[in-house]
Amino acid sequence: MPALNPHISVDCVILGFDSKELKVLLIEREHINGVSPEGHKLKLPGSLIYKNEDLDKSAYRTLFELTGLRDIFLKQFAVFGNPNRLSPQEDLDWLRKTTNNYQIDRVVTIAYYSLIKLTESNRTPKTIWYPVKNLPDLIFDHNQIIKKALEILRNEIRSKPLCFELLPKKFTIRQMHDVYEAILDESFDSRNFRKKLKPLKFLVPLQEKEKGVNHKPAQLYRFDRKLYFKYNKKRNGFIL
Amino acid sequence: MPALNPHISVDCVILGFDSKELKVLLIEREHINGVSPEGHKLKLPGSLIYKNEDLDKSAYRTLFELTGLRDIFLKQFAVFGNPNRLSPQEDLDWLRKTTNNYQIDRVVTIAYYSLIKLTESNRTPKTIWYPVKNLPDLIFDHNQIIKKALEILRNEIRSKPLCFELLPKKFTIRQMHDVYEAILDESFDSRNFRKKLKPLKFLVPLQEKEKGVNHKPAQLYRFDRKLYFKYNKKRNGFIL
DNA sequence: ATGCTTAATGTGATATTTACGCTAAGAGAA
DNA sequence: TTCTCTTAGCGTAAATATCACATTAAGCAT
Repeated sequence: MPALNPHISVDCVILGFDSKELKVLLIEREHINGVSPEGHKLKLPGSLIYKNEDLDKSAYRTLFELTGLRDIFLKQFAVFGNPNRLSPQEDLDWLRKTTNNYQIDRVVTIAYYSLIKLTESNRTPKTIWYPVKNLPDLIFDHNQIIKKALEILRNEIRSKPLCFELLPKKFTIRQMHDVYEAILDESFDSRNFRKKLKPLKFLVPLQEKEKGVNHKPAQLYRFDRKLYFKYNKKRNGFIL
Repeated sequence: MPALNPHISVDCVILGFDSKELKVLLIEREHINGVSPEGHKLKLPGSLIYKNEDLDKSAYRTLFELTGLRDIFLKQFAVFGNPNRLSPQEDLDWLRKTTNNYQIDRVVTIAYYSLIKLTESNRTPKTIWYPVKNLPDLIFDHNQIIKKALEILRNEIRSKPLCFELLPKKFTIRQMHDVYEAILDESFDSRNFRKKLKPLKFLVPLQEKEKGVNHKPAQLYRFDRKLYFKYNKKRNGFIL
């Protein structure tokens, strides 16, 4: 195993949508190196980077090692570098134990976020999915990191094609509608919502309809990433 | 002098507006510790942080030490952590010389930007103000850092009250107009521009007009930060 | 007074937003 | 079959915002 850089870490805020509400991926701090901690606190998946590791790579690696998740996009969104962020003392003690060859004084963490759809395959044994409303007290400044991630997500999703990360390949307008309402915590008139989507050429209707519902089946669409980039070069986005 | 953290640095992209065009603050790399370099490359003001220093504090300190500038807002906007960013070798050699007690392998830098009005008092002996169009080759990945800063600035200035950082306390609509045209590199119809500003209650007209111009003097306004936050809580911004 | 320059308001055509009403299509119950 | 329930999906009218352009106003210089 390569040497760790004792000053820099990555943390991942993985937000999952189970077609109802937004949840965040947490893990138990026990899970690092099997060292048993004093409490039962939860934390974001994250860890120190290796000495010569690219930051993005480190985030992907860490996420995979701690949760088994891979092939999801991760976006760097902020840095947390307050010299006192590794508090309370109890949390710092735990960190020192789990990395006992290194002298840990202060760690600057690069935070990443991602959005995924919550399916059975995401619910690996190590993962705990917690609704973002009413989170428990997490280790270090992880509550604050999640808060910031949500702020940024809510801004970005209005003008960037993030919602398609949360939807199946084939989706209905209704599903898009639900995604926006859940994330922005705001309600939209479904008729006007549809009207806004009408002109978006990158929403391609399929020759296929919803099945197995006890009401009028909805048209299925797919997101065409190429068309998106073609039509959205300038102002870089649509606005909801 | 406190010990440096050899893994983490801050860099500041200070953008200055001289009522005509946008310039960026550069310094000569000679200026650190008086070590003379092989070339004459320019760089952004920035340096390694101290072991136990807050990141934001470090950015303010560095900027002051290298340029004499203080009391300007600085905003963290990105992190650059590619393991190869300290290239070419010549640049890395220079860095090692200027910090000769430390083993420098790879440095993650936290980048900050700011916007100020370019006045005589900003033009200290150490500062070089370079138009952002057509920059020379800078040290390390500093060209890339500036590019990213501009991208983010152009996005943010549309919906956040950044332009007031560039304007005097008392300003005219015309001056605001010029700021937006210079930064976004786009022209706006002055009549429609005014119309957009009309409903903004945080632009407070003063009992005072422009003086000493050989044409109709314009109304002076001030920016009321309190009113801004009061009326812009929700969607957090106006859109230009 | 005359002209020069920029300030500031106005107007009408066109597009977008908003708040609704209404019909359509399928499933399941009676 | 027909009725009912549920969500899909289209339409319409009023209010708002956008865009391209014209005109008048206020000061200085001559």
